[in-house]
Amino acid sequence: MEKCFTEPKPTFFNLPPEKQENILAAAVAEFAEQGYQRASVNSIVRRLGIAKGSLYQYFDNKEALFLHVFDQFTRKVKQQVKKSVAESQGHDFFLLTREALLAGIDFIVEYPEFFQIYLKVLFEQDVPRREELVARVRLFSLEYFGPLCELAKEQGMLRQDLSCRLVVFLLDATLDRFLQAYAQPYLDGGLGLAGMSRERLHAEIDTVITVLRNGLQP
Amino acid sequence: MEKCFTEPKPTFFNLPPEKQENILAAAVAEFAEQGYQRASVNSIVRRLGIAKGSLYQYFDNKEALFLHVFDQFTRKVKQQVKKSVAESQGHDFFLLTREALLAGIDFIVEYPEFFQIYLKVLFEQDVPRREELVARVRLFSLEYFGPLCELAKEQGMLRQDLSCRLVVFLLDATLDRFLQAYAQPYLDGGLGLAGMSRERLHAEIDTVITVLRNGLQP
DNA sequence: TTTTAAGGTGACCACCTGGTCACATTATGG
DNA sequence: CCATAATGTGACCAGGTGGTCACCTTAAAA
Repeated sequence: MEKCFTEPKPTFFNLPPEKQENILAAAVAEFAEQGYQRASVNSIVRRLGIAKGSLYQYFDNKEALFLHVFDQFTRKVKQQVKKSVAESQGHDFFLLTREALLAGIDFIVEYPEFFQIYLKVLFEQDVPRREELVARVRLFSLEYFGPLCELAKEQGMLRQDLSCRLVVFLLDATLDRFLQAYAQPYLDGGLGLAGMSRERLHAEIDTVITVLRNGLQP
Repeated sequence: MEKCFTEPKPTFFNLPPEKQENILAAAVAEFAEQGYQRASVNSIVRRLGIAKGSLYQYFDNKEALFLHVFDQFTRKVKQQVKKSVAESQGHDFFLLTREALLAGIDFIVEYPEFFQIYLKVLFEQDVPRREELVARVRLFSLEYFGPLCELAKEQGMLRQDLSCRLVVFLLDATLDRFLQAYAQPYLDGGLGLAGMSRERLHAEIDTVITVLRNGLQP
């Protein structure tokens, strides 16, 4: 049985919480700006003003530090999903989709660096356990929309000739791109989502949802 | 006026065409696998079995080599777009969209490494002139769909309350994600586009186009 | 106060990077 | 056959990387 290097060393948890948070913040900032490969341990300790040896007393290596950061990210996602689900009881399928999109926007606003890290992981390679990490996040989407979609189909809210897999794919594609465009302005093809007022943004979202509704309903 | 380092040195074009192609191929492979930053000049010359000094006689630096590679990519894209436009005279808006999607699939099949490079450029930073390069490619999409969309709207094929920018955004999002899922299987959420037979793939495409049609038509 | 353990440090290591340059090799043309 | 120019070469450079470890400081226990 090999050692796994996934978790911080015990010394990390002995640190006063404020210091733990500082370290996490510095690592998050570095990984968000540089991605995994280009992120530099030297740069992280420089940000923190601590010695490199110290950091290696908290984490076995760069990979363990990164995995810890990503763990915190998925924790936040889980939280947000739970909150969103709780708040939107009783909505129909497309209103739920709308809520999911809004929740995504909120997440980006609140944790822009985590979202940057996620985007980098999506398209970088040689990120340790990339597929597992990506899957871990996407699962939220699949697990959320999958059953909802089955239900919606039974209730006749979706065209019967559309497979649920395709519906989920289309929803996921649209929502994901919307969020990516929001976070990376050069992806939005002149739509200007990033600089938009909250009201205009909501209006655009409503239009998108309407298009989806018309496209997917019987 | 600074020097620009964009083009290969004249020595490169003095090389026998076969050698030029070898060099290009090695560079393409390396950039496709590693992205810009992680791509290693050492690795490229190792692939080629030539001395590093030689490569630096053909190109001023890594950046110039990369820009040359990307130039070749945009040339191919331009070609493909032209071909696709020529072949699909007389189709309506949504059939043209279908053609564009098929053309994209063909491109990925024919030049998978170029597409990988493009995806990497999209999400890597500190790629030299990234925004310019991305814009250069996306312009094809905007210039292609923009006017088409205006026309379709005048002809009453699109809901009047949808702005052309939003329509282009939605088309672009769906098509782009479809292509990304095709090239990067872990993005397709279990749809399994990558391993699909050409017929099943076309069937999925037709379904997607139908959804778009229902969503966007009056 | 002394002993012992934990936490903190930064010089150092091997390795890799993009880029250079004095030199060797080859081709050209007089 | 020689002179000249063009092409090819790889040891070398400065600078960066992730990671180590003998040493120092601090704090708690005895």
